[in-house]
Amino acid sequence: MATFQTLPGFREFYPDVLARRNHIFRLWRQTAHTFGFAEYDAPVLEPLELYKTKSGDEIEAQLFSFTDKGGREVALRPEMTPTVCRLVGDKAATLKRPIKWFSIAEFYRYERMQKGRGRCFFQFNADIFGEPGVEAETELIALLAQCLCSFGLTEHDFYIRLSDRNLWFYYLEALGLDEARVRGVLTAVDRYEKLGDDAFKAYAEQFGALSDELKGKILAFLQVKSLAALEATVAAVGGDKLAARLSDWRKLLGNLDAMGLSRFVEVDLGVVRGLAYYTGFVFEAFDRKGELRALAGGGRYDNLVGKLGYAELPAVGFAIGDMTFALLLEQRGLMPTLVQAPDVYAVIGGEKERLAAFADIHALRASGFRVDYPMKEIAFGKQFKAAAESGAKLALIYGGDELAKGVVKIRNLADRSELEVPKAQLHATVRDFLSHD
RNA sequence: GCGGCCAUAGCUCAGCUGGUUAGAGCACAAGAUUGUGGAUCUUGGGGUCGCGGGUUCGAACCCCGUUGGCCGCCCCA
Repeated sequence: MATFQTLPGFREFYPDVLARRNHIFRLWRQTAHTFGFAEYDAPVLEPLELYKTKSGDEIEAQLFSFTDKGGREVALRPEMTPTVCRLVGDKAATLKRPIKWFSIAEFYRYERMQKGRGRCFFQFNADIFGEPGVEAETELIALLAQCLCSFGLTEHDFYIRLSDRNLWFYYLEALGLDEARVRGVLTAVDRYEKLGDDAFKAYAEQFGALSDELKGKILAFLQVKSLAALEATVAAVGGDKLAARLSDWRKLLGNLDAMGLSRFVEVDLGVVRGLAYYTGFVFEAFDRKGELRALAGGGRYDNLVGKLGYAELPAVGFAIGDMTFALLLEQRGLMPTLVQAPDVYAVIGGEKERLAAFADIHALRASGFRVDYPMKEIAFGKQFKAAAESGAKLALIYGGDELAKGVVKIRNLADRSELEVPKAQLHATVRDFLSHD
């Protein structure tokens, strides 16, 4: 057999697998609509420069990029954020605020395969543009939680870690660090969970070792796990900026509490989300057991629209990836078994009966019922077996006897009861049965 | 980019220290069965043993390479 392999990291969706994907997308989409978000889509292929401008030249190593026949440097999209910034930036002057948008789209990254990570994947992306206050974060964190809860996940299955890059900035500034050193420390903070003390090695090489006192203050901040602890730590340092920022925290946590979402949200300054375009609150969702990679991540990026050449526009957004999410649902037994079953299955005697059946089959389909029948002439016994296996609720029997009498025999496949109805009443009878079921 | 493990039918696997024509279960299809069910029985289609090379009288098995997969590191927008 000649074989063409699927490219590494790419996925093929056979019907049963696609059914699961569709189920996830359907609930995400439905949830976003209940929050008043509007759906958009955009090109899969973009100018390479779009991603270099946002993330730097090194990003190219992780992209599916090439030169097209017109000599353009292009890349398959690895994320939605720059694209949606362009969409919004182009029309910012005419869009009603706040701009609440979402998309469900496929992305491509040239990376090594791992559990929960492939070279192609889908993300649900939601963003709010034009709202500088914590109302935007409130709305997005609530949407994120609901996107997971819609599937039956609870606070025992996942949680959202909330942090703040501004707060880190103000805190480290107050401790006397300049901007370059602050970035160095944030990189270390990001890695601290994995590497422990080694996370500070890179910083020490660049700027010299931190004093014990300074490091102690950084570690204390990193380990803050509640608003109370945060207030206490900040009070020890003082400063107007920090105090003002704390009131944002109180407001955001108060909003989330009022929505009943406190049980999902944990203050955790250990999250700073690696690369640099985030400018304020950042958050990540994880499974409670800690067995999987992040389910979702997001934060505020007030400078990005401006950086891409448009008028400055505040923004907050997050994304949920489909792979880790599907793993979690399967682990928790929350992935339903989805079968595409017909409503009715026709059992057909011979050629004459088949022609009689076709009229009914097509009419029922035209009214929206799902109808299937065997394409070949096969024994009745086999047809009943096929009818049962198809998952249909009803079998319609077209045999010589029924044809002669001008009736159709309807068999309830669940309780095996049968009744004969005149052909004229078939549609109404099927409709009644299926609507009561 | 780096490391560990793995690769036999559509799926799960067996295949003895290297020895005739590579097996089983499940799944699929046909028949028993020209009017009533997920059963049973019979039969069948399916494999260049991931690919290439080497060792050997002889390789699914041993050696080298390669491709792909799983897991981890780096990265994670």
